[in-house]
Amino acid sequence: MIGYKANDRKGLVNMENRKEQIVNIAIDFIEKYGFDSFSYKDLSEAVGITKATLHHHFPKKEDLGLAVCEKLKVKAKVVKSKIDKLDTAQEKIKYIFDNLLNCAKTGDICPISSLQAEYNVIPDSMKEMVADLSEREIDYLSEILEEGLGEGIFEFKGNPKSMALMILTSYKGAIQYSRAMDDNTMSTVVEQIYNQIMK
Amino acid sequence: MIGYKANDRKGLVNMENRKEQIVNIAIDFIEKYGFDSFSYKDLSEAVGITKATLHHHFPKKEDLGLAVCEKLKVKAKVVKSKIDKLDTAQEKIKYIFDNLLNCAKTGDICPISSLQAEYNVIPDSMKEMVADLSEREIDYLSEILEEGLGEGIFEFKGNPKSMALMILTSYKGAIQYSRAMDDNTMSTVVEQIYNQIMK
DNA sequence: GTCTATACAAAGATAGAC
DNA sequence: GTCTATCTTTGTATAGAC
Repeated sequence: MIGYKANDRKGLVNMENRKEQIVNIAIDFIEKYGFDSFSYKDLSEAVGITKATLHHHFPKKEDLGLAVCEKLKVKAKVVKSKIDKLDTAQEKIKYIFDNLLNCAKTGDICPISSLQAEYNVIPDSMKEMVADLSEREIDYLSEILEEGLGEGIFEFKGNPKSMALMILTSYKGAIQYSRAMDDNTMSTVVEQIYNQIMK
Repeated sequence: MIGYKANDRKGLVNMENRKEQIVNIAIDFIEKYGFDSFSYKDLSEAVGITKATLHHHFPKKEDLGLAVCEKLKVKAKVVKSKIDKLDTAQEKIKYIFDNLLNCAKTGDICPISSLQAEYNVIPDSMKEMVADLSEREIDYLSEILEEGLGEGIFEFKGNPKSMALMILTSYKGAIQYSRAMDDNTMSTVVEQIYNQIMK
């Protein structure tokens, strides 16, 4: 049983519609507790509607899970398009790292990491989407690293794909570690990663 | 609901006693599904006893969880004492990395990572132990890195503690990623980490 | 779209017999 | 130490009214 009210959530100023609101709060729950560890009862209380109404919008929890994955995909695209507008790999990587550190402030873990951790207990339909999301993250970071090598601002051992993989796994792992460790764990790791790639 | 039989488990040749057997299979479940996602029913079927008997040994699931953490602590000490017997940091790091790659073959995630991911839903008593286990891992790897710097076989940017943090977070994150990605994800990351520290 | 009421299965836990 | 039986609470889900 989890206590959590809709009003706790920041950034829900422009409440689009109920379905979106439900998905957003579900993502919060996944980041905090994991997909398997929150119930429709928890969610209904957080949204401020009944369980029955939740089931009206998302008949099965799997339906909700899929909507969450779709939303994560959209969110990733939004971030990507913002970064694409930046001119240099230098600016791009700065944007990404600032963003990473910012995400970690809440003590919540990345929703994709959370779903990876529960990979063996989520429905197959969700597994596919989690796999897709995971792959896209790596590929995109890899591109930026390659760009930065071309610009001559990065320098590191190994190829961009391997480095992208190491960076993301480290970052995601760090968020989890920092839950059980002191607050500066995240910044230490992000700085250390930064050290590894900068000329 | 999870289907899993006791005989599936390798390495349970010397079944010490029932309590130990239960804890061992519980660790398997945590690695595969997470603490919250397996039930006493699942566990009882895997062990081959009834739920009531499980409750006899571990009245509450929290009791079982604590026993699991204790066991993980013992296991960590056993590995540590093996590594301590090795002469050089070179041998030690090789042992660790071989071990890391080996662990990852099963597709199960590190039990500590699993418990970190569920940090907000496990009992407080378990949180303390998970925090302790997390810290010890980092400190120990940090010592070895420092030793290797002294021997002149390692070379990297940043201090040993930061590097230890980056390595472990990356490794743990990689195990989770590799669930959703192809099989060579793990070896790519481990090799990349290795590249970062070797002279 | 939202509610009340209800069904049904699963999960955690206990009592008491052997 | 193990069992059967039972209890309670929770989780998922549906039916039907407004």
